[in-house]
Amino acid sequence: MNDTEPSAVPWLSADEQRAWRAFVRVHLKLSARMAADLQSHSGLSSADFEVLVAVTDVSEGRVRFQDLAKDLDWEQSRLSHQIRRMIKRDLVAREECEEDGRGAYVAISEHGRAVIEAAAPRHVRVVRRLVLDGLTAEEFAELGRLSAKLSDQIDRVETA
Amino acid sequence: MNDTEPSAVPWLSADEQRAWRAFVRVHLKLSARMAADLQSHSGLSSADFEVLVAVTDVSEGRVRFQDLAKDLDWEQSRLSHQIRRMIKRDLVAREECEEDGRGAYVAISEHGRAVIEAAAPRHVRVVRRLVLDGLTAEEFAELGRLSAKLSDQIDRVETA
DNA sequence: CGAATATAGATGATGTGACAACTAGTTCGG
DNA sequence: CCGAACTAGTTGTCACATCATCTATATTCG
Repeated sequence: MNDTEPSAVPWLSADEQRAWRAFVRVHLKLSARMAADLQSHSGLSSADFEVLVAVTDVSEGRVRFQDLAKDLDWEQSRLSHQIRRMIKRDLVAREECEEDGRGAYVAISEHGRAVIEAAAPRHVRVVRRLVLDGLTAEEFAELGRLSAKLSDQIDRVETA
Repeated sequence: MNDTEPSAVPWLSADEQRAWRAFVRVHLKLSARMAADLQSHSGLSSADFEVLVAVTDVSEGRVRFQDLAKDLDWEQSRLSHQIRRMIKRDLVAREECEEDGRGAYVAISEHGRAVIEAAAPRHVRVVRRLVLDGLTAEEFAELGRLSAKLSDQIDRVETA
């Protein structure tokens, strides 16, 4: 496994590989756990939850598709499919846009607001138990800092 | 962000929230980027890639479904569907199991081996450019350490 | 042995996500 | 104002994930 040839691309060292795998794994585990908890206790998928949070985040209680897609960093078509499904469950409603005939708003429904308000406290509790309680405040801050740095790096680098 | 209704939902402190969001976001970005790169340059999905890596990782070039599912931490049915699709594309083959009439092996195909060997170097390059190059060695090691610690925490905590 | 039970894996239904093609409304250059 | 280019959002298709259910073989135990 000691491939010290001067090839164009050095493989990862054992330590690097361990770190990389741990990094990948923790996200998979975490998102699986949180999604399962959310689903079983609130009947919401992670996607549902994200949408509801984003829509309730604005005071008007409704957002243009465009803006919502940008907030969530989702493709428009994904959002469109997602909203269609959420409308069927009366979590949000679609409202026509007066200023632009092409446009539309996604608006929180009464039921949707009730659901997200019921779900949020538990969600926070789960985040605390799974993540914050496992690290010191300094470690968690450092994790955030490294994540942000990495995020910038990813935005900066072209891979095409 | 506008906070017209602050009290209904106990959220995280502003710093905690920033860290948490950065942590979640970086995973989403990273997996999206890597999946897109893999797909466009090798014609493989992340799932395909994982399977091929796992199968070529063993010297025999074939693994029992059970063991593979365990390695990948996948549900059996997910693996079954995935392998069916991969067989259709001649990336792997199914081999009967002599010792256990119920069992089966997933075996790497010639074509599958060629594909994964062609894909791997670029994959490593992308990991380096997106992740390793953005952090110092110490930072990366710390990220790995924190990830592992978090992973343990997640395994330890019940959320049911 | 032979019935109950456990195990390996497959399958069908359903919901989700990415991508490309599409429709309809808007803007802009002439 | 008219048509070309642009923009907002929708839709179809296929890959993927989960769940419940199903088949066939193995094992266990009376």
